Amino acid sequence: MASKQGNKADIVDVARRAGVSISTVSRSFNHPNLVNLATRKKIEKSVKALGYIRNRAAQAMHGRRSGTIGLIVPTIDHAIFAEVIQSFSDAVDQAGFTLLIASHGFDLEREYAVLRKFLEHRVDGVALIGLDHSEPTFQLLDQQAVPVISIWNYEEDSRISCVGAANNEAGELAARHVLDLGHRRIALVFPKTVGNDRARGRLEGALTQLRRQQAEPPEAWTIQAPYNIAEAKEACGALFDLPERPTALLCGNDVIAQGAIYAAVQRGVQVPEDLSVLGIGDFKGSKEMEPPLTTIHFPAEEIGGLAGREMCDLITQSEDLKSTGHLVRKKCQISLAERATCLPVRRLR
Amino acid sequence: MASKQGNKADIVDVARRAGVSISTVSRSFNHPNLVNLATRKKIEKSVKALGYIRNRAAQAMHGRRSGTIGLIVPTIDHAIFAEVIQSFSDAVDQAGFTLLIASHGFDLEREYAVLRKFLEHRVDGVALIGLDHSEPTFQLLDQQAVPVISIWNYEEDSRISCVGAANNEAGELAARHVLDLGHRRIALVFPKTVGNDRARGRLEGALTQLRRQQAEPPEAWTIQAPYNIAEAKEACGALFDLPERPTALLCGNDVIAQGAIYAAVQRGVQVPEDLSVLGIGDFKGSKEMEPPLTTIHFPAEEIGGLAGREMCDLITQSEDLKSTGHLVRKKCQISLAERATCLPVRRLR
DNA sequence: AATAGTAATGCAAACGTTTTCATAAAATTT
DNA sequence: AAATTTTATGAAAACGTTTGCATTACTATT
Repeated sequence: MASKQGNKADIVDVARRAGVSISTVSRSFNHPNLVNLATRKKIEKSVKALGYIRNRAAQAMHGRRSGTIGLIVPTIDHAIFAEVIQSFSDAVDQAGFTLLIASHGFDLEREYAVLRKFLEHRVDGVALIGLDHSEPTFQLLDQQAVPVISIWNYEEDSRISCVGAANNEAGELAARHVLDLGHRRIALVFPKTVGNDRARGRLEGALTQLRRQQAEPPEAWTIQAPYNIAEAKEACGALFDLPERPTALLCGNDVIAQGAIYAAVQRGVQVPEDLSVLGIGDFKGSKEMEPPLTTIHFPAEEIGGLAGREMCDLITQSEDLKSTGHLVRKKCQISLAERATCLPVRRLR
Repeated sequence: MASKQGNKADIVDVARRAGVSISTVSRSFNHPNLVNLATRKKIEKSVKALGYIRNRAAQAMHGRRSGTIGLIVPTIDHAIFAEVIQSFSDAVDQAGFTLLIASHGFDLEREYAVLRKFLEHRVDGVALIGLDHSEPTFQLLDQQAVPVISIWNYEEDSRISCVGAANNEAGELAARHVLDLGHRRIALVFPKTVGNDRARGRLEGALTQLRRQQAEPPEAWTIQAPYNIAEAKEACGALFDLPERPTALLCGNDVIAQGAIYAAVQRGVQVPEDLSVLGIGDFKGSKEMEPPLTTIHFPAEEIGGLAGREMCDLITQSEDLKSTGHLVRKKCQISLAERATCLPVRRLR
């Protein structure tokens, strides 16, 4: 009955029903103070009656912002990313933006493709995880001059704005802790570092610190494990079966640490009495494990929230055409979460 | 130099540079077979040179689809939602859609607000978690006639299309298993059920089955615990301190089960020797716990993937204006994952 | 060689908004 | 009471595309 067929209501329909022009209707949404209260009421009534919903796509065409922010992550299904995504989402939501999310499964070519797709949708800004991206990605970002921010990693010479923690510091802090506890026979269990700047930074930091104190582990004691409790357990099991056992295990992340502890339990190696285990990341649940995991805490929620707010700021600024070019970098503090899986080294048997 | 100032390239710019009309450019994107190969090449070159990126917003204005799907979840930061989101995302991605995600923090009014926002962006379809939604939400969905699908729960008389598992069946299956093992003194630990149809379904299913076999737990043995290991641990601790202890614990989800096990360990109660613990959900990590958790497996990945594909189908169909009105419902099979936390009941001491 | 098809292109009218400019009416000042 | 300012509105031109229709230039068909 109202308007054309089953089709949705138009701003024209709203205007007609309210007996005003479309300009007035549009104004009543965007600059309500410019339109008479009575008229506004009429329009409102018409909107309600017609079930009218504004069309952002049409708005976006006027050089106005689309009101969307694109977030590209390696995967959503990771304790740590999920947390950061959630807080980022909350932050941009609060500022009225809508979030587009896509994952690339750790494939930088797919990341590039997703970025293009997002740009087609004219996102007002783009957020990426980490600082490892393909050259075409950087170039596209640059060329399109879209506000961009990297989440999770901090680097003082980053190519794009970033909000995050310094992974190498995390590695250093971790190494320092076990060294402080008197350990010298320290093994390293880390994920693959290619295309994973987080793991790389942590490993480098740890190694730097260990070398500094002449405690670099032998070849056989630096092993690789995937991000996966079961496989980590297996990888660590092999380590424990070696003739000589380390007194401390420094793990690249809490998942690996968890696997390591299980592997130890399985072999009757007591944690922390016989073996200290240190994680990095402080994943949800690490605190509640038995025994609670000693680890390096990353303030995921803080990082996500800060990044979200920073992203919104970047967008608003870029509209004002102010500050072009200069990057913003925020370093979030990591900290040692001392719990129950590390003990001072025991006298050698 | 090229075109106007720092502004981004236009389809007009592309056309001018390629020496053709904008219609031809547009056609070369949308119906390449209608334009001469040589012309297409020229256009392609022009696109590259100008760094042109198509504007979906402008396309969307032509009644074309926006190419976006909106997914509204209670929270992203949940092992189980993260998994389902990931597989849903992968599925719609594969079909070329872009995903909008928002979370409402279990607040159905915010859910409604997010839905409105998504509709403003003219999403081609909407996916919701669960079947509990506010009346305005249902009405809006109905009125706007937007393809919609509910993920995670299956109900044969659902008000909207759904892809998921039957929570009451999960509860029943769980109860049946502990009963089959000979347990009769069974305690229930569940999350709050208001506004949480998942928990409600499971609890009802479990109770039904227990009653059916005259094993309904006493008041004191059906307790509430939040979705949180630490608090669940505490809640269960209180249960264990009661004079009489159950022989089996049926938990509303794996997080609670994990907390329960920790609470037991803390008190020297052996799982599964002294106490069987059964979870529901089969979260990532449940398999790798020590001891591995016996639980009801929910095929999260399957549900998400199926829902994603179904969503895309719904959108394509609705465009063909075919099948209006009829809902699609898909039930995904749950199953018992027998691991190490349940044993046949021991003779009473 | 005339005719009918087909292929390739351009013109111009949509699409649903916002916004600039012009105008009319009302309120304020002189 | 005239002149000025303010307030409220409408007409029409954008915005960046797609697409129906018209036109031109070929390619087959007779």
